[in-house]
Amino acid sequence: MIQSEIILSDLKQLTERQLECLRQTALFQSVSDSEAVEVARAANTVLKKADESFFQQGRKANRFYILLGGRIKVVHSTPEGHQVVARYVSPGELFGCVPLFGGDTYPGTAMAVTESKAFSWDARTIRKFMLRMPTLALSALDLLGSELTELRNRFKELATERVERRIAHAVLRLLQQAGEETASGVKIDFPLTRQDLAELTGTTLHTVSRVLSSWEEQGFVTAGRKKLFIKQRQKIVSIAEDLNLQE
Amino acid sequence: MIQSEIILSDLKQLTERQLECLRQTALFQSVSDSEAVEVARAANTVLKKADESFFQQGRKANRFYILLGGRIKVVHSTPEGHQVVARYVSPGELFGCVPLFGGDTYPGTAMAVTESKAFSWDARTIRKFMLRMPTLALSALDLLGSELTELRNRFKELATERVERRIAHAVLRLLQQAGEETASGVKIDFPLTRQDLAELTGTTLHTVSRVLSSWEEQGFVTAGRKKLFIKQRQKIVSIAEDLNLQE
DNA sequence: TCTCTTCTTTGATCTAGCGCAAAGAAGACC
DNA sequence: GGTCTTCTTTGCGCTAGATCAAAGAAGAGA
Repeated sequence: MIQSEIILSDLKQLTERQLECLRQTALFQSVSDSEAVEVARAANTVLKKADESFFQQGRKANRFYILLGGRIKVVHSTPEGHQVVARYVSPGELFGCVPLFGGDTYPGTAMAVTESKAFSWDARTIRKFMLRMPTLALSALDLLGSELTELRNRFKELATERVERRIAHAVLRLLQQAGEETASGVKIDFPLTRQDLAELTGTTLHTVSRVLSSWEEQGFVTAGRKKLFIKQRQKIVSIAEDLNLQE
Repeated sequence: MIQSEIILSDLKQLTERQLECLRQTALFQSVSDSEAVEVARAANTVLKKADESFFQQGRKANRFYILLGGRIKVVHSTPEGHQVVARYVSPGELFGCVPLFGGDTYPGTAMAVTESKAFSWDARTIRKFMLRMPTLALSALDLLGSELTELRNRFKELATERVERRIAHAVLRLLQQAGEETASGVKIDFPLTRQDLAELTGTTLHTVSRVLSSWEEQGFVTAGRKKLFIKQRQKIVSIAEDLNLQE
């Protein structure tokens, strides 16, 4: 009874769970409880099933998002039809940030890889909040900063390393953000095709397939359809660091 | 007389010119005059001759910079000795931002390409200012955002385009940020070697040299030692956009 | 259970552009 | 003016990895 009354009293009523979720994200680490509630109330909840998109490349950009659950990827496609995966987004991270800083259209498409939940705000609204709660702006700066740092690393890799090494780096990064312990090794906890890995590392699915086959042959990994189990992480590390002096 | 009195009264006395310079940068667009003066007073002025560096890769990162005059490049080098140019920085832009968001060491070296002048602040100090002047934080967010947008584009290019096209894109970008009209075409107004262009586009100086020679042969550009004059910008654009259907 | 779609593997060929080498050219410095 | 260093050009061979082609495998859906 009480439950339903509360819900009726405010369509944008937050559930305890949602608020708790939000409070755990880096963005909301240093705002007060009451402020967090206020900002959260201004948000829209968005749910997407796998393969649905939150926004699409080229469309008017006015909202920005924070992922609360699930996993999404941001894909940029070129006029020639090539796809590049800009990044995989994990819960607590921001995405669709362009409208925050002047961009008028989204440069990429945000697609749910697994069923996902996000909060979204109108960019102007969130900027107003940031003016009132400067720690919010500083947290956003931090998050954007890590994104920049990671992209710089990937750029450096793409410019100077060979494919096998780049794939190794990509796998290690995915492991860090989505590694899940299982009986048969650490698993990447969302479906990931060879094509995805290729678009992440600037190569082709054929080459990725060959590399994974070779790793599997050497016993470093077990690769399945859209699945990847890493059995000997250390071996992947040596490939990434190019320490494999033998052979 | 009065002039010298003022200078003596405060070692960190700002010159009118310096303040004016700073006020024109994007970072200081939306703070009040008095606030700008206050922030500016907390800054150190740094002057570097060509080939000197503001900070070096791997060193403790505690200061962040805004370029007031000249031109610098940020270079990342890999353990194998490869160099990658992260970006060229023009007056008004920020550099050495990592300490702003948690990084403890600089991921690259900031080297003056021509004689350069910058202001620098202790990262903690500037964060304190940002807390008091939220518009400062929002401006920083904007600047970081454009950096991210540009890097994303370069990543996409590196992942999907061939060298000649990437070089064309790089040249157009340099033209935009450092183009200078001359009698013999638009010039890039700072010394730029083939090696620099290679490190900017993820290729080798040999390939860059071949491409520039071919462009010169076709009359699109005039290339000299560390110099580049673009005579037919439109041709470079068609290469970048891959509109050169002929041949 | 069968069909259809999507994903993966593997072989064969081809080429962009790298690596190596060496010879100019343009300044810088004495 | 001469020497030395740095930057650039050009040729040649080679290979990592793209491209093309086609045959499996694993699920999904009926």
